[in-house]
Amino acid sequence: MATMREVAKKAGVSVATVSRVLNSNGYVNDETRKKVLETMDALKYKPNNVARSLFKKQTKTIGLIVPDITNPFFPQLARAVEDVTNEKGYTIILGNSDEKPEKEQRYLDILEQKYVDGIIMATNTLPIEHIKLLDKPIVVVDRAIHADVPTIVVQNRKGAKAAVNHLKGIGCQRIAHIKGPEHVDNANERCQGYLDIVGTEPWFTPEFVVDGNYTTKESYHAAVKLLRNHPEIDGIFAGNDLMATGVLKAAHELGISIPDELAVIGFDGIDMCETTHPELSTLAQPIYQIGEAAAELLIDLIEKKQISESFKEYPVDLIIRGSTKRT
Amino acid sequence: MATMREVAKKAGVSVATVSRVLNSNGYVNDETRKKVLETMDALKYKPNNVARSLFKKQTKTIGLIVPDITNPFFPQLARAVEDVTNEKGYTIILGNSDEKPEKEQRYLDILEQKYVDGIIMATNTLPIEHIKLLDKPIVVVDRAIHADVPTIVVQNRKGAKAAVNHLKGIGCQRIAHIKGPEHVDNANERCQGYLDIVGTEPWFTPEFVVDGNYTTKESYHAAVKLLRNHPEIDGIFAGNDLMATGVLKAAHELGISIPDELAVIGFDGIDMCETTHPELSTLAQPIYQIGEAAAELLIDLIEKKQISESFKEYPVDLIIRGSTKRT
DNA sequence: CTCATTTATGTAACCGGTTACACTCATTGT
DNA sequence: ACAATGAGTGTAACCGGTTACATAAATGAG
Repeated sequence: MATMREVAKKAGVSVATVSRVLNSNGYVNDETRKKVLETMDALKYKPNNVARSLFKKQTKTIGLIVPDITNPFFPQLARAVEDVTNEKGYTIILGNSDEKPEKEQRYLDILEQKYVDGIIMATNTLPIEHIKLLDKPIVVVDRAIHADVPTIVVQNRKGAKAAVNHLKGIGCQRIAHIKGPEHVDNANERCQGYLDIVGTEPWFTPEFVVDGNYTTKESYHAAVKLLRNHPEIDGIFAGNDLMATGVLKAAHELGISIPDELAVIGFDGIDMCETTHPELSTLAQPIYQIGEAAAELLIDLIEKKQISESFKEYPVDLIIRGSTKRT
Repeated sequence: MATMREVAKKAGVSVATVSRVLNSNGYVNDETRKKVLETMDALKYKPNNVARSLFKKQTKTIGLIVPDITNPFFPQLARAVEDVTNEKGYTIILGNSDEKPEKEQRYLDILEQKYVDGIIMATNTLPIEHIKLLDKPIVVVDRAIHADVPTIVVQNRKGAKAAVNHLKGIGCQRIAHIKGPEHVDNANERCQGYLDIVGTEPWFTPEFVVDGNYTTKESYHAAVKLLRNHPEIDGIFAGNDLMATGVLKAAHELGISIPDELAVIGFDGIDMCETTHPELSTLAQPIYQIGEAAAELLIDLIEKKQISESFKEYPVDLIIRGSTKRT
């Protein structure tokens, strides 16, 4: 690969001039500019971004850490982030944390050493101090962790309440909840919303709240057990859509008809909701918008623009489909 | 952020010694090492990877270009790539090409300038010359483009034949095909496999091959039209699973029962197959394995190890589920 | 006791850009 | 006619690491 000095030499100018042509700043005679550009072309010169980054202390790269890109919520988010940042000349480094603090910390360290300009985290198992320690702009998505850290989330509790109220509205008498992981705070918020509505009902028992770990498989097993032990359950609010599909599977296997014997509603609004049968009702998050907002906020932080608000909470949207549509 | 020179100064040694401690090479006295390490700790020193990359001409970063991470095939692939490369200390830069040559080229340029150590491309709309122009290791996945470029693919044609034969085997008399995009060669291969089996049947007509662009939505519309015009169709082989779910949707809407009136089989083996109703039969690719193989091959190329084979073709696995299980 | 190694450390060049500063002309205003 | 300003270009330091080479003390073999 040709370097700037080679171009300079061949064009008979100094490196400063080549740099000026490259960045179109400073004075350069039109003749000279033309000659330099031609030489660059002839040598197939491409600037070395590593060298540039070293001096400028900015890499035009941002880090995106998600729990697991395989979870259908995150590709959409990642896509939004990429679309927005790419437009402004940034590329993204992707990392999966598997919700493990060590992996998260490891990525944070790596990203810091790679001099990324900013970080978007859609996962957080780390104490705030660790986050604050790094002096790079950071935006947290999907899970609020601390007032000091810019955050984009949705109204989990409110959404959960809407979900459960919807189930009640269509006549469910015994509503259970499949809960996400204990250490994920949006899972707790959604559970709280559920409890807000039914926690004081005379029929309520803690047994109606079971763990599904945000995965289809664990939810499926949990749902099978739950529905066997409590055939009276006629409505289930799953903490996310993935778990809701697990419930659908369980019901199907147990010969429980949906939505008549059992109504099911999820949370997130991933595409998959429309491929199940019946289609899955859900509280849809504006996933793409969240990604966009996070990316825009991060870029503003990087470019030190005035930030209007560093905490944004989006509403979620109740979408009624076959799994809760009773005739 | 502290630099090496600061550490050196405070520890009363030269930068060379600090570097030697950092990389554990060369001779360093135990006392000195200890003092340097303590100083690093005290200053919270972290090496600047950009500076290191500039000198070493390697960034421990690889580029991964996919058509669209939102397509469920690719997160699994990306995950495999990340798992393998991460283990060896690499991080990945993710890019979506949307199958557009300009975007692909743009990413290739960016990655070159960012000095990535290698590239995995799961998309290709570019002429081989452009690929060959860049003197970085590259591995192409999912689509073969040229014998000279290391490639990991699956037996598309053979798999397609197996799919269609399976449909015939369960008694389908009129089998149609929803095809992927014209410019994607694995789509053409799968179509070819379909034609191999039924192209010469007396009932065959080119109208039985319709375009679904590898998306659920377009496949859905195409399938509705196809099934309306040709109610005699009793089997559909979709070029990928996403399109197969579109067919399921269409059949559902038209009141066609699956699998009895219409058997449907897809290709890829994405997770979603198990959440549809009935569950989707498919030709499963070993997606994760493919990602692993690509990543391992790329790393071998980067590290200039002896490559045993630079072209690998994996078999696909016929998985029979409800959508083709007739009683 | 001498010479060859091994151990230990420092100096300075280098990677490939960017930019502060200096310098030379050519214009322009007074 | 001369100072001030602007256009055009070059030199060299700098970003923060790595490493070739030089130097010197300690160790060991003969």
